[in-house]
Amino acid sequence: MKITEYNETKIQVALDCIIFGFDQEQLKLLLIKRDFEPEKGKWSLMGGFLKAKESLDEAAVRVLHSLTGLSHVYMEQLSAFGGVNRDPVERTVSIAYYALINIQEHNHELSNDFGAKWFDVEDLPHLIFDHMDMVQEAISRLRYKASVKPVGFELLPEKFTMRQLQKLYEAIHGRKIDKRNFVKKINSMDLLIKQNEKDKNSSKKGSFLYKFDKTKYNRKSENGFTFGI
Amino acid sequence: MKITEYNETKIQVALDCIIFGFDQEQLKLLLIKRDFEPEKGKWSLMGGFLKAKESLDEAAVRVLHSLTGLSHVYMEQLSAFGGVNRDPVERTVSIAYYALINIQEHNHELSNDFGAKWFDVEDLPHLIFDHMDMVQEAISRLRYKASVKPVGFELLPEKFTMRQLQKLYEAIHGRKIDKRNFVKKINSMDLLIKQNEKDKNSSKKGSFLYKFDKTKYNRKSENGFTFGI
DNA sequence: CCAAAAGTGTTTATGATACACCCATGA
DNA sequence: TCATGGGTGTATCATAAACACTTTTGG
Repeated sequence: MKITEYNETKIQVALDCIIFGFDQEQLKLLLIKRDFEPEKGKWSLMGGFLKAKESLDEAAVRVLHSLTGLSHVYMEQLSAFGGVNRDPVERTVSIAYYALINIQEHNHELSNDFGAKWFDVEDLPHLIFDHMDMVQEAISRLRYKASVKPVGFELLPEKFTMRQLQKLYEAIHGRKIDKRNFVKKINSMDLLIKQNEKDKNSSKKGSFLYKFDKTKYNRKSENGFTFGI
Repeated sequence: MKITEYNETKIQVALDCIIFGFDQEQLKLLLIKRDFEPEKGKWSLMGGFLKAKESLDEAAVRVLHSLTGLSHVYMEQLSAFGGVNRDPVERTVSIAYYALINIQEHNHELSNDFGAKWFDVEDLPHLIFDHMDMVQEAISRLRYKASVKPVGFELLPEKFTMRQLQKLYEAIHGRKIDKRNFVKKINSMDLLIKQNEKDKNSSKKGSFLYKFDKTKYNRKSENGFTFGI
């Protein structure tokens, strides 16, 4: 069979967002209690439908904003999910996106009008449709991405301690890391700016705060440097 | 804005296949001369539209088969492309897939009724729409995938020489590899079965043929082994 | 003064890279 | 016999991993 003309089958296209956060100990996902049928009252990813005049990326940003109030966050497409019966009501192809949120600095935007709640990724409730598959794929993508690009910083406050950074990577990869080796590795990349302040929340001694130097990272990237943790 | 009900905007969903082959020297892409408007007569990826009762994966297999005659080949989803004006005729979201073809063993299936032609990836013609973006993404995905999973073997005949395997990886990664180091690395994974035959096409001495041992790979994978080149 | 987390170097092991010669064969 | 590609090992270098003690300070 040859395709010789445009065909008339149109399908509903949805977007679903896997929203990651980090609470200084664990990787978290932001889920919402679905308030329409089917599966009303069940936990779900943030989702919505694609409109005729917006790109997928624009739609993902809109959906995220409309359901959480969040904007200006890191988002990236994961992939498309298109099983025939994934949505029992109507054939729907869903494009999954994942977002990385700095919980501390965005929590005020995140009004709880929406019934959204953070869950530990290790302890998720039952999710509707194929959302758990999306989550699995998102975690595996995040693991890869965070090890080759500095996206992890999106999950931290602007200023963070070495210990927070290490705990973040431990949470993402699901294993302990030796702190001396970790600090050595981070320092060898020379991408952090040490602040003259300490965070005293986690110890009496206090630990130095750092910022990620994005400008330096971009400059180094152009010269063949590749991030790696 | 809260989403409270299913919405009526439906959109045409397409599939496009980036088909990789390897001719013992270069990575190739199979392209087709588009025989319908718009852009009739221009080179294009293999594409088609999603039907109501097939999954994305099924549709990709069908599209590939209908345009090339190929079946039972390695295929994997890349991602969705959804710019508003990517198709000038009608709003279309396209899900890109890439396929890995063993040219030698599939060339007989690949009837040339379809006007398909192999192009060197380093020397592609102008492609319609955003197909070049899809190709770029596919190459970069293939580089990653081939370095962490044994998908490269999909591009080779069942029996192949070390030299062919090396040239394949050189083509995928776009750089020369030292043959002693390459052989050492391959042998250290212990995944190939040396045949008692030689391929005499490329030299008078002839070079030994090998098969990839998929069973052994699966067994080792279950025990924590990870492929890596 | 002591509990709790911060900070810091060295040694060892492993894997990556660089490098050159002999072999087999058909023409 | 010689031109062509096939096959092989060792030494060096770089990165990763293992590992333990001292410092600071608020309570």
